[in-house]
Parts: sequence; structure tokens; C-alpha cells
Amino acid sequence: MLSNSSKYALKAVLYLALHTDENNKMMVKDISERINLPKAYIAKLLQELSKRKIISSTRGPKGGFYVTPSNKNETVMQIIEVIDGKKRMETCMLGLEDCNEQKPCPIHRLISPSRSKMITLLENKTINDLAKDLELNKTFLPV
Amino acid sequence: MLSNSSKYALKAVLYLALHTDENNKMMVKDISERINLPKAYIAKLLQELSKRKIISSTRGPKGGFYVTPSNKNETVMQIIEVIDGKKRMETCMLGLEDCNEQKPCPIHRLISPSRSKMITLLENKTINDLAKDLELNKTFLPV
DNA sequence: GAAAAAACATGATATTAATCATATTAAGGA
DNA sequence: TCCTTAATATGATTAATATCATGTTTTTTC
Repeated sequence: MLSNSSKYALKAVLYLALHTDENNKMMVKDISERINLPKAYIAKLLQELSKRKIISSTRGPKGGFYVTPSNKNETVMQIIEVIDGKKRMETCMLGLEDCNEQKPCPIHRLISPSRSKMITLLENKTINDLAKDLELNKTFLPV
Repeated sequence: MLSNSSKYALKAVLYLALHTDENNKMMVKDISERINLPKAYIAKLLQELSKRKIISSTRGPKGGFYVTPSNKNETVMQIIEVIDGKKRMETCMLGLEDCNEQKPCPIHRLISPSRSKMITLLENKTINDLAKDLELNKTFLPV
């Protein structure tokens, strides 16, 4: 469903949402240590997210990655789309090219409703929503 | 969600469900041609399914793969489990080792209900169910 | 009981995804 | 303006998955 990469990306963005802002940026080195994921790999992912304006960054001394209030309004699905591409989530579960409502594959009707539901939820959930839950200890992000 | 392998496996089993029985077996060569998937790859998958008694087979002349009425009662999930392993479907969507109801990851509560629903549906859907739909042209399996 | 036909078992290769490494560019401070 | 710092761009390596190939065993038929 999600690639390893987008799992990592989501973790990192959530960490940034909780611990950074315009005045408190964080270097990839520190991020990777805190969330316990490979530095070079995380770096690549964050760079991609930054390029697509999902998160923010500045170079040089005192630079680093951070998320602005505006960034926090990005949705979970937008992260997934940047990292995994738009297709991955929507493609037919049997991998058929032309599977649709009119010409459904054998499991389309069965699982499509649940999957659509999931996608909608991810599309409507913002980074901010998830960050709030973490702050309130309603959810957990063990490293 | 599903590996390529289990997609292929499901396609092949459905094809067998529609076109074979104890008296009409089919060689992997013919199966692969009909469903337009690589022969050697399909062979390996069918052998695995046969070993686990999800489908049936006999060797030698007039041999081949086939599904019995009993085989048709196997569920979609059982195919997936044989090919992909039990964990793949159930593992935390963020890949966290200890994510559960008591200690949910940031997206657990969000997507867990939909996913559980999906799993339940797959666990309760038999090959026979899907084959019936195909026979009635309610669903399609283009090659 | 020998020959042929088919699945079975095993392992090799190729492709894709995950991970790592490094030279380049921009920002900040002296 | 120059040096240091940290992201950026790009590409290399490694690991996992998908794909292919082949010798072995079982079954049928003559």
C-alpha cells in the first residue's frame, strides 16, 4: 500500500511538525538520529518534499528543514503522492489496466468501497491533525 | 497491498476455477497462454498453491492443474497468505513494530477500520464466489 | 518396463526499490 | 569577500522482488 519511502517521509514530516518552525530548523542529521532512520535516505526524501513545498528548508548555517503553519495544512495523501506517485494508491488491486465501475475485476466491487474510504480519509487528514493527536498522546510515534 | 505474485496467482486460480475440474486438467503452458502471464513464473506460483492444497494437480501425461469443488471453497485471503505470507496484510501501515489499539500510530485509528473491513471481506470471499460472478458476467478478467 | 509427458524442486538472472555517497550550490557570519 | 555550513542534485550500490531456466520425479501409455 505505502512504500517504505512514504512511511519514512510521513514519520519525518510528523517529527518536524512537532519539533520545528521558522525559528527552529533541524538538520537532516539530527532528524535521522531522532527518528532512527538512515540519514542519506531521509535526506533524499526531505529534499523531494521540500522541492514540492510540502515542507520548508533553508541552506547554510542555521539552516535545516522545518514546517510552517501553512505546511501543516498539507494532507497525508499529498506526502504519499509526492513520494509514491499518484497511481500507486488508485491502481486496480489485480493490476488490470481497464478495471472500473462498468467493467470491474473480480475483486473490484468487493474491496473498492473500503479502499475509496481509506483514500478519502487520507486526503482529508492534514499533518496538523496528526500532529495534534501526537501532542495529546492520543497516538504514538515510537522511534 | 498485494504483491505481483499474488495478483498473478489469483488470476490463475480463477481461470482454473472456470475452466477445469477433475476430468479437465490444464497444463501450465496453456494456462499461461490464456491468461497472458509468464509461464515459468506462473508455474512456480501454481506449484506452491498446489503444495498447500489450495489447488490440485497431477503429474504425467493427461496431468495438469485443476480445482476441485473443495478447492473452490478456499478463500481469496488464503491464496494471498500462501503467496505473500500472513504478515503483509496485517502489518502496521507505518511499519511500526508495536502499533496496536492501545498504542496506535498516527494513522492507525484513521485507516484501521477500512483495512480490517477489507481483510474480513477477503477472508470470507471464496474462489467459488468470484467464479460465479465471472460466469454471470458480473465481473471481468481481461487477459 | 521403457518412453514420454507433465508437475516439482531448486537455483540463476533481471528488474525494481531501497539505501548510500559525493560533488555542487546557497546562506550566514567573520 | 571568503570560509563554513547545510541543503540540493545526481548518481552508485545494495537488497528485495519478479522472472526465467533446468534437471528430477511421478504418472500414464504402449
